Amino acid sequence: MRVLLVEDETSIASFIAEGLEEEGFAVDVAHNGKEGLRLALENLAEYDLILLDWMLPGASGIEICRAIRKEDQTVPVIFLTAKDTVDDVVFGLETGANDYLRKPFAFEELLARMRVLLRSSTGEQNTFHYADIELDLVKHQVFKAGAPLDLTQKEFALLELLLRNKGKACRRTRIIEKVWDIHFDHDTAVIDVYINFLRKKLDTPGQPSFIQTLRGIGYRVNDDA
Amino acid sequence: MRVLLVEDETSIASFIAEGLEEEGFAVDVAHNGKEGLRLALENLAEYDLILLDWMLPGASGIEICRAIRKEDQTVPVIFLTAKDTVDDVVFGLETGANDYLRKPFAFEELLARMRVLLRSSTGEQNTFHYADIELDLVKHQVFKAGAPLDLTQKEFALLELLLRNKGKACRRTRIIEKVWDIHFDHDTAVIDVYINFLRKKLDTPGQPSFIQTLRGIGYRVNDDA
DNA sequence: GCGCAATTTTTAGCTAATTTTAAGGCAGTC
DNA sequence: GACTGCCTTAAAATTAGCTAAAAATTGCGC
Repeated sequence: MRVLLVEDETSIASFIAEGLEEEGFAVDVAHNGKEGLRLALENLAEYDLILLDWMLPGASGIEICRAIRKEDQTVPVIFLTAKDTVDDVVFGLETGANDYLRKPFAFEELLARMRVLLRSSTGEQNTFHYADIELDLVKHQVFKAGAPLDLTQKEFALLELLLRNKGKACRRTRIIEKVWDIHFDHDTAVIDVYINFLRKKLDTPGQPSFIQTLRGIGYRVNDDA
Repeated sequence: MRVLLVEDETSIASFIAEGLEEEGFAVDVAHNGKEGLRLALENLAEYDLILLDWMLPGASGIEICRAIRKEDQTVPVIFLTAKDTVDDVVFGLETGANDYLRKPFAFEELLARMRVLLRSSTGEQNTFHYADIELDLVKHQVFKAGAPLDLTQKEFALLELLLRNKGKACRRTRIIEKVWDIHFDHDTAVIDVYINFLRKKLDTPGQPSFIQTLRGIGYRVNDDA
């Protein structure tokens, strides 16, 4: 996870940067608005999240935020600021920011809010389940009726895709792109084989499979359990 | 846009509900935790956003939030609360909430934060319906009176075309081009057969068919339902 | 670097679902 | 009432996906 922090007060900047680095984030720091703007626009695709000070020499946080939103509507942006009137909050959020922290704030609160935004921007979530099947991303393990089960990497990735999209149809092209990273047209039966693996390991005997086949389309794990 | 508001103080509840209704939201209000939990779980798919008071008689906002997150990881949840220590904020966000407002808050700020969250969760139109028939593009599934129904690829594509053009005539040549990708003149009865399949699967017995035959032209699903 | 085990991919026959064709009957239009 | 276009059903043709087994590849310990 890579974060851009734009903050002119060096003491605050290094406090945040160090804290985040301890948490495993890669942090780029800009100490004024101009530099922040440059970094943001140059490497926009690189950043998973952007922290912006409101008052900055060079270019204000609002200007940077607007410039970012022109290019990318999805990267989460959090304002860090001493300003605290309601109008400013509203203005900040309307500008395209996703959240807003009033200084002084506790580092833990910043972390928690970052995690929420990262979770939702990447659709990140720790566990997925269907009926008695549970997939845990953190432990990188799957459970069937509470019992741990060993899946191979590909099996795990395929199951993750299906469960992340519970209720939605997963098209074959999407599956082959996401799990196998094959982007050109390719007629292969690997998907079928792996669906078969998952069914063998995870279906309850005597029951219909937890994976629906959508003939000509792909597969779907139903919504209702 | 439909919102569930769980708030026990009636004055606050009606202030928020009225304000949101003025903004065009449909608001359901629950005045205690139990009712909130019931409404949330019963109609979860209905709500585009959920507002939860932290301290509630019956079941706390946290409990409700956890229960919601078990079922649905995507619907945005905002906490409204008087609690304001950092730990509580962190706890609330870790519980799976997307945002947090400290009372008293300005109504404008609530609106702004709601809009941020809704922006990310709304997409383009992906369902079409006629009477009790619903076609869901994302799930790639059709429902008749709420019951899921499996259509084959061609059936699905034909129904999609008809429903996308509800009220308009679909000429046979257009159908054969869009669904069968046949662009030259071709006399085939395949359309008739598939119209028949759809009627068999989706018509309500004793009622006229939901697909009108336009003799010499093609077919049409009427506008008025 | 080698050998073994686990994983991944390919292959191919098989099966079942879908799609298409065909044909006789019915209905609307002139 | 005859012609045309549509309905309905059944059967044939086609296709997609299932499964098992073999082949290829990768990863790991020595």
